[in-house]
Amino acid sequence: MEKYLPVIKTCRLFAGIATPDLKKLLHCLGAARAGFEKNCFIFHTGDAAGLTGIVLSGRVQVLQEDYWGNRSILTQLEPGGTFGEAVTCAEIQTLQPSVLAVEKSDILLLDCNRIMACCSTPCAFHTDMIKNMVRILAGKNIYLTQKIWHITRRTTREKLLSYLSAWAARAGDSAFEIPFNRQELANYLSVDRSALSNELSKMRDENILRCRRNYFELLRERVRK
Amino acid sequence: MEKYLPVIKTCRLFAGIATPDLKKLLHCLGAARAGFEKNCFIFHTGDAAGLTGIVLSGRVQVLQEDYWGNRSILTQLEPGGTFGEAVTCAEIQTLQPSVLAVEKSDILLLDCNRIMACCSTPCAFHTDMIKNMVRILAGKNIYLTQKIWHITRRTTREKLLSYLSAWAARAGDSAFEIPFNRQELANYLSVDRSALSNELSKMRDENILRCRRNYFELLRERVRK
DNA sequence: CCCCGTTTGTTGTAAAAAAAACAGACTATG
DNA sequence: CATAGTCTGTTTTTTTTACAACAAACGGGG
Repeated sequence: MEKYLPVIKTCRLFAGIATPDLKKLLHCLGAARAGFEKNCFIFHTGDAAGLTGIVLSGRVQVLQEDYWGNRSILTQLEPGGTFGEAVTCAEIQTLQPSVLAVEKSDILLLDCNRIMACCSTPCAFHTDMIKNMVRILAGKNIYLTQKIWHITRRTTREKLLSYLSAWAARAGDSAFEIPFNRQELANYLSVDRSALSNELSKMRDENILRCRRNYFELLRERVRK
Repeated sequence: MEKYLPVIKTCRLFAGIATPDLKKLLHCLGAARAGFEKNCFIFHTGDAAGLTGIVLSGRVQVLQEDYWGNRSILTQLEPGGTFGEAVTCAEIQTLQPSVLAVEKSDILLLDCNRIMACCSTPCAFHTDMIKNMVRILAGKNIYLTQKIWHITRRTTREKLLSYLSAWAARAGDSAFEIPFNRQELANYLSVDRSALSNELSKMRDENILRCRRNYFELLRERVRK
């Protein structure tokens, strides 16, 4: 556990909590480490809810899968990211999305019910953690709202431009790298992969962007049609 | 203000807070009432964030609008519902979605920064309110996740069935009423209204459902294809 | 450096959705 | 009860997407 403390300290859930308090807190939350191989599910649709995960290493996707295996990626998490907290805090019984280790990953699992059910002696850092939880949940709300904005665009091109513009804005640069390959990007935007590839080619031909693998560069100020 | 206390007490943000405390709290949060006519925007994309609203009467939609006026409805709120809390709690500067009064509505506006910035003397009910905020935000997360599930279905029919099944499940009955007219439902599911009408007609012909206005009845157990 | 699994791009076809235009039904209101 | 405005359903045309199959490029390991 010790070796992961630097990562754990970057997790927004524990922002502003001193290391000695953090150790107590982790124990109080029943923290346990678990390793997952590449392409293994950490949680699966329909599992009982109750555990919250923190990514210690690797890469993890929160996704929904339909009956035919079509995937819709909700979020991709890097080390320090959390998942499952919404389901726990909303006191829901089963979870709808699945969580997949895209690469070999280490996960810290917390019994998250103990976050809300304050310990008998209300400790200052417990209150801090709940405020952190508010920030995390609010941030995910904004994130989901933006994702909805992307995927409700009418055409594949508009979805792409919406997504890529957001990245350019975040990066503060017209050139940037995205964390998805083509198939994953298609899953994220809920479009067909080949249609997406096709649209990217067309936009490249029209000098709207340059791209290679996960590197993208938007070429000129886009004017709304 | 007094006359709205019964509604305010139903708001999840104030769950478990006694009436005298509630009055103090409202004052502490700078609560102010505002009235809005039908089809007036309460907040508009790009407005400065910082205020959270509680619906006292009427009906309100949180929605996104593109350059051409295409609407995507994120949520519809009844009295007791809250909006704007995520933007405030995430400490974001401007808001992306707009908030529209669909009917003549009364709104309670709170200076929501004061929720997180605890008053100097930490009061018990303030902590309660933050926990309530966690529940609200987590609940909205789940809600948005489900909405994404609906709108990522591939065809209009699948989107409809996904949405209607969820309603049937919530209602615990295969017959139920939805809170949208056709145009609003189309905006919610991000499809063309006439295509939606058309698909409903086909499904009616195929004895999959009965519907009239906002009344729906699913006719037999749907088996996944 | 070659091989093989993976990723990406391309093309053609079939299916589906958007858009537009319109007719009929409904509703509130004077 | 007449009317104007809104809501819903229908049809046709155009645009867009999904699907499938395949070729080319890439990249890591032996």
